[in-house]
Amino acid sequence: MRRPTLEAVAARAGVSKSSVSRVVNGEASVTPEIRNLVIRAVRELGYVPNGAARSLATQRTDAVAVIVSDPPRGLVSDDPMFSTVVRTVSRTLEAAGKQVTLMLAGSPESRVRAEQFVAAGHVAGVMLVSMHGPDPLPGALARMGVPTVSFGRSAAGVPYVENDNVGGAALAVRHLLAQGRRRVATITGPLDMNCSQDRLAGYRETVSDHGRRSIVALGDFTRASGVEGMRQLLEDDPALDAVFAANDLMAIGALRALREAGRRVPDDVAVVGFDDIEAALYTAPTLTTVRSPMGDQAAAATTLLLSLFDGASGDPVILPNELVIRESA
Amino acid sequence: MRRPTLEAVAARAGVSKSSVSRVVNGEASVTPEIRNLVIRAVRELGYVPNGAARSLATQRTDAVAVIVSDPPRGLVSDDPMFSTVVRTVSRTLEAAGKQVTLMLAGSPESRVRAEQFVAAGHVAGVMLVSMHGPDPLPGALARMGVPTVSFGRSAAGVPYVENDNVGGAALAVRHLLAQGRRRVATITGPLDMNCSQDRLAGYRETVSDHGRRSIVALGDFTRASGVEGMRQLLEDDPALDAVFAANDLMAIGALRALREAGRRVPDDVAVVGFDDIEAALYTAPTLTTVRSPMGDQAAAATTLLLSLFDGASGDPVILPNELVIRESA
DNA sequence: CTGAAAGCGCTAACAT
DNA sequence: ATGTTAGCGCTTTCAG
Repeated sequence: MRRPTLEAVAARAGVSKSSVSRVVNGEASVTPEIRNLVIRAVRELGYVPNGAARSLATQRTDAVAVIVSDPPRGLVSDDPMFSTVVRTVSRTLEAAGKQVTLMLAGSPESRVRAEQFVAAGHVAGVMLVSMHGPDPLPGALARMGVPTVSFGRSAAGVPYVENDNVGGAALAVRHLLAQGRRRVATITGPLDMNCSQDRLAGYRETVSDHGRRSIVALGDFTRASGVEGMRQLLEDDPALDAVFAANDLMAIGALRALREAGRRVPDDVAVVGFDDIEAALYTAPTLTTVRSPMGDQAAAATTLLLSLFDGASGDPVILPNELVIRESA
Repeated sequence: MRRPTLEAVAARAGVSKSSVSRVVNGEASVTPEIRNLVIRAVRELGYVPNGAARSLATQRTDAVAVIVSDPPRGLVSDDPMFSTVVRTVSRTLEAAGKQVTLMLAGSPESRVRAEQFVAAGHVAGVMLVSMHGPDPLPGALARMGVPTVSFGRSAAGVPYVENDNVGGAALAVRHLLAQGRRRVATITGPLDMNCSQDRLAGYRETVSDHGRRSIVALGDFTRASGVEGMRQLLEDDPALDAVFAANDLMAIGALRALREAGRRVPDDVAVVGFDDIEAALYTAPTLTTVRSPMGDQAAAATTLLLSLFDGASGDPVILPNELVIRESA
């Protein structure tokens, strides 16, 4: 009841194990005659090489870990980021012949687990989708010497891919200011993430350059926190006339809070988001937002990781953003 | 520069490999003395067992494949289903000490790849997130005898978990009818999915039971198809006063189309969705929907898979739905 | 170009 | 309770 081994194929084909191995691994130096014999035996037996044995013998593996080390925000966390990133990374990695091992490393225990797993030599590299500042994982991975790329800048010296968060925020705020808005507030992401800090920095710089003051509410990138943040802001400064949400999900929450507060958008209060997720196209009114193509970032990150396998240096990649104006709708 | 082996640990501790193996695997029959010796050596050397060698020796593996065999709908597919399901399944599986290997099997080639991978004995079981009818994967997996659970009913005799799609649709339609709506239309999911067919069946039965006729537009579960479908329906029957979208994403699209067509919701046209995704809470007006908790389904599916490992029979699980009314907002 | 043989690191009988 | 030994299935020198 066990699956056929290379040895069985060899016996069947009447050749040596080595020859079978050579054929299976596509080595050139094999007579067409033997090759055919082997191919037939493989087919007849339905032979599939045993990966464990192979990677034990070669000391190599074609597996790559995708470690998502953010704690799930809420139980039914349906963050489009996760979907887009994991999907794109997987697809790209698979196209390069790699197996994807997905690990959720939200809790300390699972982080240890992930670390052990990588330490065990199970994977050839790691794609880290972790953007919390105090995460110990990037450092640990760097120390182990495993090729690693971080999706979003992280503390340790791990190669990363991100978008121009500071510039993107500036884009958003300048747009608001150019419309004649005078009191531009912001709802931030969780401040232990670099991208949140950068977006906040871009906001602050820009408003202050224009002689305006910052009006800030803390959020955590969820829709619910967008609602909360917006309510807070309206309370703090009822006269505000614009808000820059550090991501679209919070912008969607802000829209709801504004609706509930009876403010018209964009007449009374203009709203700009960040990310350009698909959902931003379906709000009423549709959202002006900063496009930071997550799919492109994910693809770039994967490419970077693959280049690391070939001994590349792993220079960070920073993708530009653009403003997508949709207020007309 | 290579990682320490069990043999190195044995040497360091001055005991045999077997003893080290026993300690590492937590077997009871080891003197505390030896155990301590080993534990110290393990720590000093930073030993982590080599998984390939282990699974080669034991003929077992702790990996489980999560195969998502639906083609990504569109490039920036941000389906909340994917996120919720993959996340929940991973978390549950990891909690049970399993490694998750994620495979996207949208194309025929990748499907072959996935099949080979499973055939190679890399995984102890498969969680299939594939709900397209003509998918050959469930059958292939069943034939290979690998413990498999399907998220959503599938063709072959694979154990599955799903929700009561027919009943859920009936719930939605009865709600609409009870409100006095007379022309209740529907936008379906892709009809090569069982759940789409079931929801359509539930819709048809219910409207016909009430002496009304069906008004159907085909969709594919995307927001864009919701917009399209709604436009189509308005064209086909301008007098319709209600629509049941087979999922929330399409309901969101329908809302937009209605807005663009100048119809008021729910005054002119009532809309009911399906799934109760988080986004449904943020539309204007908020959506009445059929709650089919995907997280629960995913958890149940994983539990089912784990029970299969213990020799359980794998009876299908069908979760009930409930109507969530939110029209007041 | 092909085959024989020696491992890769670990587990599991089997002795002791 | 501990150690010895024989593989698990594959790759990879090394002879031939």
